[in-house]
Amino acid sequence: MEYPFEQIERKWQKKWQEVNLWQAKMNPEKKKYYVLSMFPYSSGALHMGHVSNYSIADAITRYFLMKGYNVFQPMGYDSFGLPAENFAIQNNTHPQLATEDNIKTMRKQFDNVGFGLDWSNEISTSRPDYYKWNQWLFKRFYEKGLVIKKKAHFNWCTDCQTVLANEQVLEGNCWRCDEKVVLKEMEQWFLKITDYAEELLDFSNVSCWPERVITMQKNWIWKSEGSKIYFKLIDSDKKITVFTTRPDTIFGCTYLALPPEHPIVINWLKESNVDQKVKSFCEKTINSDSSLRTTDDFTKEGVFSGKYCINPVNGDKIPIWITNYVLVEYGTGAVMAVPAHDQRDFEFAKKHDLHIKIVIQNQERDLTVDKMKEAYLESGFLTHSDAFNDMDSISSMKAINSWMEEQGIGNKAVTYKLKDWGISRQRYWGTPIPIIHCNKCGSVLVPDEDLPVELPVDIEVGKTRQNPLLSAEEWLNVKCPKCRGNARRETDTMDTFVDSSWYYARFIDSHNKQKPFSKEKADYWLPVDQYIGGIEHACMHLMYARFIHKVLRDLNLLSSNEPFKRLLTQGMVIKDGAKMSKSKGNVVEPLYMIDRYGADTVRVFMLFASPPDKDVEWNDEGVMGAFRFLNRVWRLINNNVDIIKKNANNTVKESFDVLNDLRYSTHLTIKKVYEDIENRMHFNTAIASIMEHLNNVTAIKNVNLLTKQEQAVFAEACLVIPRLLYPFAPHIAEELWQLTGHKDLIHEAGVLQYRADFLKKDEITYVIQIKGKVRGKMTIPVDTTEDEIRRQALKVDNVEKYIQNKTVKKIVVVKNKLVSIVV
RNA sequence: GCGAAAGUGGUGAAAUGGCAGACACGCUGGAUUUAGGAUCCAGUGGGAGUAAUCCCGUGGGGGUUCAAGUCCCCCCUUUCGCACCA
Repeated sequence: MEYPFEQIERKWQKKWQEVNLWQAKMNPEKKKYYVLSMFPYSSGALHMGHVSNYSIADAITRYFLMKGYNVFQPMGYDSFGLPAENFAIQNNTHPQLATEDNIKTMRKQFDNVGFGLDWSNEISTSRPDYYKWNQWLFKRFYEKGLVIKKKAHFNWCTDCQTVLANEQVLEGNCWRCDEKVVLKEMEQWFLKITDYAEELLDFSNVSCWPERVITMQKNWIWKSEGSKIYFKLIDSDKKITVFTTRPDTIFGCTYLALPPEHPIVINWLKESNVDQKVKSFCEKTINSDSSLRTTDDFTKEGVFSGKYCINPVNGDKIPIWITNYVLVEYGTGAVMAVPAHDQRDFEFAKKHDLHIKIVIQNQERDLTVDKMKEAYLESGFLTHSDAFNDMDSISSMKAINSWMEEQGIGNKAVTYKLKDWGISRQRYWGTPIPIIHCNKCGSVLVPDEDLPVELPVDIEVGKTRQNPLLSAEEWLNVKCPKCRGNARRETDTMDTFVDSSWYYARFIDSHNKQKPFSKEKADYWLPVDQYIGGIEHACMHLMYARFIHKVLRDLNLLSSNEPFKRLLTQGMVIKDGAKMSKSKGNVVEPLYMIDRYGADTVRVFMLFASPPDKDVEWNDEGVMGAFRFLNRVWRLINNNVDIIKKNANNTVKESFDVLNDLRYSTHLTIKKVYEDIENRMHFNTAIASIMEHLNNVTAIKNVNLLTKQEQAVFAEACLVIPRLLYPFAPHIAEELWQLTGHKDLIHEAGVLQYRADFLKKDEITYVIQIKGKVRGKMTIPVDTTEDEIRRQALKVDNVEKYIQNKTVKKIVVVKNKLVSIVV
């Protein structure tokens, strides 16, 4: 007989709703705990990955609920974006309709799993009451100088027909559709995330973020400290600025290396007398696939530009080369080449027979150009460096920097790889950028009272590949807010990462019509205490959100420095060795499983299969194991309801010694489960210890023949099970709690306290090792002295055999554990 | 190439430097049952032995230690991130 999970789950889901258990109520008297899972894209279906993610979050939520915290776990939908638009195009519908339909379906699915979610604060990013505040924030950013417009070459996905941020290009392809990304010149709106680069490198205000994510973000920002140095061109007033982290080697610079994309090179190519070799090299390099530059067999090539410049520190005339190994997008896009002390420059110089000049000598001072097989990268003493000769190279950097600054030929500088965040997307299904273009006034912000700029809905999506907003005449043509003349709306929409960069803050006050959220609420609920989601967002979403949060703080909308205090990156759900996906045909539908075994079983299986940060291997037999476990719990309690009820108030006394082992098991399990949840968030071992305890309880037979005292121990052992199980299998826990005569909801009983005195043992079993191998065991009273332990250990049967005819050199006693004898 | 994490039974996995394999799946045998994807009992790393017990065993090799899956060094494999960052 299976336990009636379906009926039980409906019942308690309804009950939790009725008492508004999950609705956020701000209460400064009470400590809050804000648990957030990355909200789903409104695809119309929850998949196993979601269920896994939300089961982890719900376990944490319910644990803190039991602890008496004011918990908050909201949910909503990331509902703007290309997939909805593409779906609408294919199915000849409107993204809005499709999205709202999907949301309805998903909500039903959510309800089936029984997560403790506050739906009164549901948000959906594609609704005007949400994206209005995207626009409002855009304006505040604009007023703060954090929005700029740039015309440049951008990553353009030919399939999605839109621009992509640097982060969204993976190995030269689009992160969504995998189509090739090309460069296209256009005008784009940017958020100046680089203004916050330095602060984004500081992780001192987060705790428990995986080191991996921190490293990835630091890597992405890539800060370098060094100098900018200006090289004047010969026969021209123009200067080329280079960035270097090694100003100590400036005297050894023997050529300049530029990429063909460098603005000055582009200008040269426009000159009438361009060398054909230079021209063809530039064209070839620019057109070559940029992802080829990262392959192993990539060779450094270049061509002499025919131009020279002056090394500002010593007046040397040095040639300028155009090369394929310098990145235009990093630093100043120009490199001072020091072949003696940079491996890349060394190789290039050798190949093209360029001058190599040693300016850092090693300790032995025996470096010579002839003997050099590779560049000398270490520190040392300066040489051929005029006034700086014999200075050690490390301290010379500071001296050279300040000297260059005095001379006006260079200065100390810091650069980041991180680029400003291009947020313009040439698509329909996103937040309209609240800008009006006027021929007279330029780009004008839409006044606050006209927000939101709503997406026109009576529009045909998908007639052409281009942005449908371009043909929405009625929407497009407006009056300029400044001069009242004819003007046009901006047709670009925002990157959907803008939506998800502050949604956690809107959740706390989602109905606010005056502001994105109230500061009072923000200061109570934020930061999010525990954020849970996939590792794939390490460099995009998680960095954008940190950036936006810091700006919100500087706009005085909230006070905290970071959006997410603790972060858990959960693993993927795997089946047959691969991530579940339709194309692989290995998808398991959560709803089907919930139908068959119940939500509690599916959750327990997910959490039991592995620690949350590791991948979960889906296994049909494993699910049945979880189901059997809950059935065993169900039977145990049901079969013994009377005894449990009768003994509910019959407290277990300290001084009696029947069923000692069971009492021990009860209290050890309480200790273990809470430690596993709180200290490590290892739900798999927490559930394992509940299973172990269940095995201990069910080993007791003939319960009716037990004495009154023994029955009290037994009843206690049974009653802790639902309470320990509540974070993982809340429905069955509530039902069993009620069944055993309790009127309140189970969390109201609070967390269990284990009794340390019940975990003390009178006797301890010592393991006896000889030369590191276990040779025997002995059980002796706890208070035996060390000398006595030694004496007795030597007398154990099997042990004696091993120490005969040998001298005992040393006996190590580890209290309460083992004795190690060295012979 | 650089960096990080990981490598343990047939499987998912456990093990503050202290009895390797908890817990679960699967499998084997048994009980009960008209039947079982039900329940209960026993067994389950490999090898030797009737048994007590012994030998081997956490990717490979060395080392530290009374004691190493765990700490240190070298190597191999896998996964992830970065990849001409001047």
